[in-house]
Amino acid sequence: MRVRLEDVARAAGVSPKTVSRVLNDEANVTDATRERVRAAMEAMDYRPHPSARSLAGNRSFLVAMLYDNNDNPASTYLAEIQDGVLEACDAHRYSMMVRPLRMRDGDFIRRFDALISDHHPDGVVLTPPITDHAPLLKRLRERNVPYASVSPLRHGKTIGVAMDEQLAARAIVEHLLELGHRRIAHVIGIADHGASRWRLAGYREAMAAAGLSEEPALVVQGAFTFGSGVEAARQLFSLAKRPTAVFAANDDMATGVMWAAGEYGLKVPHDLSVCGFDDTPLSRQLWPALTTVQQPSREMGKIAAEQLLSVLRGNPGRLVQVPFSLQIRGSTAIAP
Amino acid sequence: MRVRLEDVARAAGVSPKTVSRVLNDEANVTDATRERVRAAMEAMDYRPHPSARSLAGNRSFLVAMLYDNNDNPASTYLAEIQDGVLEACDAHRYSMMVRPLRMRDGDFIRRFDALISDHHPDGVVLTPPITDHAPLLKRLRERNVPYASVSPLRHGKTIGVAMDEQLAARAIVEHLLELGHRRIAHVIGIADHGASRWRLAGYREAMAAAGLSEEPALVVQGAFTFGSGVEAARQLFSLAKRPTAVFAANDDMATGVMWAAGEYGLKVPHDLSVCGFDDTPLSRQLWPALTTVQQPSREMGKIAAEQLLSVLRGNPGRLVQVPFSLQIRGSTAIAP
DNA sequence: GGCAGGAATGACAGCGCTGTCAATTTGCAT
DNA sequence: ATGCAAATTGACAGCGCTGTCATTCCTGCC
Repeated sequence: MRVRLEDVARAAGVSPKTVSRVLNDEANVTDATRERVRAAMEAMDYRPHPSARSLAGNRSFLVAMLYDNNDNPASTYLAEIQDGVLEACDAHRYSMMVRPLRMRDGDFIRRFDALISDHHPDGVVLTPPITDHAPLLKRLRERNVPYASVSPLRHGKTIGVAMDEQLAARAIVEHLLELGHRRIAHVIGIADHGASRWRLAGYREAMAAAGLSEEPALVVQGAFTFGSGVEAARQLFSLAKRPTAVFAANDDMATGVMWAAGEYGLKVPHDLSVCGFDDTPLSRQLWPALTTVQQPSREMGKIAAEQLLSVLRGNPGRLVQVPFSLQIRGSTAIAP
Repeated sequence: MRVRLEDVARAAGVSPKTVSRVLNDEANVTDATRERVRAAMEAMDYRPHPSARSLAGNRSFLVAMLYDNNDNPASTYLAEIQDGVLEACDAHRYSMMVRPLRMRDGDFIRRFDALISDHHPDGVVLTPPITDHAPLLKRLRERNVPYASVSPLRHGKTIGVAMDEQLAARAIVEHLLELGHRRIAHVIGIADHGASRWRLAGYREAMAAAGLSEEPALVVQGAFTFGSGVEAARQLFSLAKRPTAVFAANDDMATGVMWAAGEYGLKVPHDLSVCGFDDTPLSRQLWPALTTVQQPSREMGKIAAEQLLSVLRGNPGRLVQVPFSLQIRGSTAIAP
């Protein structure tokens, strides 16, 4: 049958409570005892019963990852974060559950409450754009549920992980400037996502620093999707004075821009330089491959989860800044 | 504090065991009692403690969804299945966990064993290509873990959900034939995926039925990714006698084909008809929009989970066939 | 009206672990 | 050696439910 903690205790010649202490890395166990118990656990391939642990110890060893399945066209991004969160949870022997919550729905908070009451997660990982939903954050604090955020809009004392997206956006626009481009367009993402704001801010910063005043016609709204990139590009290519380069706020839109360039007979990068943001797998498969900013989504999910787990263990958590890296590839070249 | 089953029992004037019976939809409770208990539960907003239930009842109310994160570039597909599985689990008050397992790894089975020992899921949902991993299926039976499959290769007495992909592939190729195409190419998916085989078989069936003998040069290997579609298309477009239509085994590759067509100055659909398979969101955003086969992934995930849950409740489960539908859009037209 | 037999309900132990607190051992200064 | 505080270990109850089996309550039928 199943090996229980009691069996391990008998094998190691100690009380069940001592085995429990070893299992939970508690203090006040001599190294010798700890080692003996560890050996017994190993030998018997002991697996603690999560339900028993959770029932007796009043914690669930469960982390819930919340995401919005309404406003998230870039599902690759979420899948990667999910992978990272899962990796961290596994490493710490926590289990993870995913919860899609439609932020725009009226019963958003109610559904969140139900999640907590039904599953008792020890903590929660928030993904954009849920990271910035004020009523939810309030409720999390009220119910005293620890949480960590991936790319939260407001940094403050939030725990989690972030990248300096504004700096990254500025850097990629500077790359275009160095290539001699002056008429550089920007395709914005979904308006209220933090990512859209920062990337736009970075674009503006770089342009201003180069002494170029903003041309409103060169800044067009998109929605993070391939289709919205195509639309935005058509708008740009219909201008009397076309841009020579386009910085799209993510790779999907950049791909759309490249697509539309084909429609207009513009060769990339000869007639038009295009760059994106995210370094999705797609960006490397395109021809020419897309110049973009690498955002380590998987790593970011992992880090957010690790910060959360650190808090759950009673240690402090912090907002970790991850570095970005420019991926200069074939889609950008010297201005025509 | 927390409302317990005992509290509900007191409020309803019955024993805890009776409340438990109502909670679990067991027999031998009068309608009047059942109603009284239900009302009390409702009034007190009672939420059973999952760990207590699982510890005492020896079941976990947990379903694990297994997927391969090695060989699955089409993450949108998985994300949709995941959503569907989650929906079904929620409806039946089960929780769900996702488990990436690299099928090609040596310790695949060991990791699966660890999953079972650590989390005790009541059942498992298998997604392609894990559905056809013989050693895993064997182990599932040995350990007596019920499972349901999404699009399993071998139908037999498997429980789950499937679509007649071969028929769908045949139908879409017939659509091309009706448009007057004769030189129709096919881009195959990853070799050992069931999906690749069926779609190829459907292609062959349609061509043979039209009295066309297979031209080996027109059938090229891909890998379900955009990039592999581009590669395959370049191969096809370099032929002395180019195809006038390409049926790619999924939308990502079809998009790659359309991309490559641009490189070769071929206008879609005027010079070349292209069609895919899956009806990913991308297919609608392209210009021209992609003719494809709609595969209701989300629905399929939901159905697979429902069949599994049915088995867990002691009812029979079966392999549900879902209908496909052709999405005829702008990327296919009369042969040049 | 009395009784068998099944339906409805309840009493109670226990699932496998951890919290609390008591008992024991250890280390160290005297 | 001796005493004392701190470190280590253990005894025991109980987390919130469900399985088992005993008990009570109904039926229909002679």
